[in-house]
Amino acid sequence: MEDSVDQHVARWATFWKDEPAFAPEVEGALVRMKHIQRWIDRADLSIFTEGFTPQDFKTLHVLMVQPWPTEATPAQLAEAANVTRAAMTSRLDRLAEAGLITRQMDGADRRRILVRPTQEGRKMWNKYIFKGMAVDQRALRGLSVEELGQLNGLLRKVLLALEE
Amino acid sequence: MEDSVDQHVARWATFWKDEPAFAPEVEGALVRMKHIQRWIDRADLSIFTEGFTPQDFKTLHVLMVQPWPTEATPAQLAEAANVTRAAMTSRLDRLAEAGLITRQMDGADRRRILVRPTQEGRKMWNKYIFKGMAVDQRALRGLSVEELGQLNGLLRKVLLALEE
DNA sequence: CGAGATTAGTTCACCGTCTAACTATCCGCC
DNA sequence: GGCGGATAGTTAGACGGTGAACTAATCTCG
Repeated sequence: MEDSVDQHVARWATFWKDEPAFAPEVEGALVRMKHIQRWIDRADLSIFTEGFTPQDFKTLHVLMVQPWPTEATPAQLAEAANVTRAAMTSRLDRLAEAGLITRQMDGADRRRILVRPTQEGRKMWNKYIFKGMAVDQRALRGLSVEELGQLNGLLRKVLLALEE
Repeated sequence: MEDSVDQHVARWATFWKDEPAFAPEVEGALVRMKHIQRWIDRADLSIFTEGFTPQDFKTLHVLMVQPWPTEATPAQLAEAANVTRAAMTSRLDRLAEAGLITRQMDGADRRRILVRPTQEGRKMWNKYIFKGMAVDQRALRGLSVEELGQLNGLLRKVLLALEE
């Protein structure tokens, strides 16, 4: 059974039929991962409505799953969300505006600011976290539990090589 | 052997230890794919210099691998590059400015514009295409040829389920 | 103790993308 | 033939991100 990427790769393969540097299986795997990622992004987008964006959720999320219970500095959140601190500043502005987080100066180090979710913020996170997990599970619904294990085994190998 | 995602997932697992909706293997696989993707993005970024950006390359690339030899409309390119036509307009502006493509009105349908790479553009594409493939192969260097086949098999299953 | 280096957060200017209008051209149908 | 609706490309305005400059607080060490 062929998926759309097989055709794509097949075309490239004839294109580069004399080119040993082209590795169809590498390109195939990466293109497939990208497709999965895009599918999820689109599905996530359709979940969030009424001015609460995926970025807002991501920010709230990294705050909620902090190693230390739901209290973090903007720098830590920026790191966890993979954006610059400048971007985090504007994200936190919006969340504070919406009443989902509070910003409080750290007494011990008055440069730092402690961000905490409000009751509202926790509620918002709870409202969406399970929807997000459902999307993720739908994305991989093509695999059995055993196959999921195999997939993780292979991906783990890839990451271990990258993390050296 | 554990990778960084294992720890991440383990923390979540204790966090949601009573929550059956949380599927560690699903989250693990998706987070790992994201990590690989980010690694590649960073590596790609370091390849492109001197004002020629990954976006420029991507645009040039979808033009070069068009089904029909190196001639396409902006709309087709936008579709292939997954951006809006508006974004493609500004991308093409830059490429034309740099002398890498030409824009010519289609005589048969005077709304359409045919985009073609210049000699310079082809050269630029050739210069970077192999570097890009090298990055991709380094990203997956942790897998043997056989494992690459298995990985594609699993991902193909995922995509087939999504493409229904 | 105090001057210089470092760090946290914010502000600023710029860039690339998006959505939504807008212009020009083509097609279908009476 | 010509009018209404579709289609191709561009333009305009807003948004979110980046990197660099800036402010305030803290640390380091002579």
